[in-house]
Amino acid sequence: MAETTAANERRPRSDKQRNRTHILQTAERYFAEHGITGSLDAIAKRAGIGPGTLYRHFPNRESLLAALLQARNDELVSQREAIRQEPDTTAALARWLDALSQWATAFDGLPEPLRAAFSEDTSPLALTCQGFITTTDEFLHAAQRDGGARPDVRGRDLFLAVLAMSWVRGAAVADESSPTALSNLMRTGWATT
Amino acid sequence: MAETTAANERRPRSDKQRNRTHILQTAERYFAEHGITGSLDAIAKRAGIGPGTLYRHFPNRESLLAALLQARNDELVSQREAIRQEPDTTAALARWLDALSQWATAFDGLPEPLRAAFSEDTSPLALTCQGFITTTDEFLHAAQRDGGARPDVRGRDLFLAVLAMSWVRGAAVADESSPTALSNLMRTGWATT
DNA sequence: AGTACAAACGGAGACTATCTCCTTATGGGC
DNA sequence: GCCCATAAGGAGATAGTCTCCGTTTGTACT
Repeated sequence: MAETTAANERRPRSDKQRNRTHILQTAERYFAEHGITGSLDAIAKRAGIGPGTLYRHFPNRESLLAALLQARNDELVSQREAIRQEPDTTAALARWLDALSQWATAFDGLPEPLRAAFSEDTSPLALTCQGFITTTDEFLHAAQRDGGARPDVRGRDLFLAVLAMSWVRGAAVADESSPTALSNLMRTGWATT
Repeated sequence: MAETTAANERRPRSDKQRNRTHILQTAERYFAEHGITGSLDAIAKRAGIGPGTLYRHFPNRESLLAALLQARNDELVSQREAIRQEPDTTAALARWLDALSQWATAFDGLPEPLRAAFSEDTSPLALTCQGFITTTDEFLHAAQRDGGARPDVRGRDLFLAVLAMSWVRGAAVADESSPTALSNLMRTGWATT
C-alpha cells in the first residue's frame, strides 16, 4: 500500500481531479459574468469538455454551486472566529450579519438556491445553511444575554431576513443607499417604539 | 357611426375578448396550482387554444401576470382608501404594509418578477410598483410626522423590504411563526436600542 | 345571403436549456 | 505492453419559450 487510498481501491484517475478543478475555475468566472442562472452546457463548452463530464462531476446546478461556495464558506468560518473575539456582543452580531450578507451575495442570484435549500435538507447547500443558522443563533443569544438584542428574535428568522435583504439588493442596485438602508431597517425596524 | 369606436375603426372581433377572458381564467387557476413559473404553453393547451394566440394576447409572462394582478391591484387600492380612514397613522402604516405583503404573495413566486420590474421601467408591472411605493411613502410620511416611524426610513426601502419578506416567506412555510416573526422584525428590528 | 378582407387563430418548428445514456478513450496496476 | 475499470464525450430525448405564416372567422357592406 504505497498510497493513502483504502485497500482494494484503485487511485482515482488524474484527469478526474484535473477536470474538476478546471470546471470549477470556469464556472466561477461564468457565474461571475452571467449570474448563477447561466447555462451549464455553456460552462462545459467553455471548459472544453462535454456536458456529460460536467454532469458526472456535478449532477445539478446546486452541487456545482455548493462546490464553488466551499472556499467562501471557509472564509466565512474564519471571519466567525475573528468576530468571536469582539467583546461587544451586539457589535459582534452586527458584524456577523454583515459577513453573512456578503457571503450570500457572492454570486448574482445566489440567495434563490439558498432559500430553496433552506427548506429541503437533501440539498448540499442545506447543511451549510444550517451551520450558519446555528452560528447566527450563538451570536444572537450572546447579544440577547447582554441586552443588545430583542429577546423574542430567533436566529432562524435573522438568517432568513439576511437572505431576503441580499435577494432584494440584487435588484436595487440602481440606488446606492439601499444596502445600508435595508441593513439599518433590519437592525432598528421602521417603528420608533 | 352606430358604434362607440373611433371613426374608421372596425369593432374588435368578439372572439378576441372571449379568448382573452378565457386565457386569464385558465392562467389564474394554473398559476394558483403551479406557481407563476408554470409553463405558458401548458396554459394555452389547457385553455384549448394555440400558443400563438396566448402570445398575441400576452407577449410574455410578465404581461399575463400584470393582467392577472389587475383585479388584485384594484382590491389593494380600495384597501388603501379604507386604511386612510385610520386615525392612528402608525397603525395605518402597519396595516398598509400588511396589505401590500398579502398582495405580493397572491401567487407563488410573484415577488421575483415584481423585484425585476422594480428596476426596469419598461415593464407593465413597474408602473404598479411605482404607484404602491408612492402610497407607502404617503403612509410613512404621515407616521413620521406623528413620530410613529423613524425619520430616516424611505418608502422605497419599506416597499423593498416587504417584497423581500414576501419572497422569503415562500420557502419558510415549514415554520408557522415565520411570517409574524419577519413582520415584527421589520417593524422593530433586532436591536434593543 | 353573399362577398371581401382585416383581424385573429392555430400549430409547426426554430431555438435554447437540462440532463441521460451509451460508445469511445485513457490512465493505473500488474 | 496489456487489461479493464474509470472517466470522457457527445448525440439525442425532453421540455419550455416564442415566432412565423398559412388558414379561419367575424364584421361590414352590398
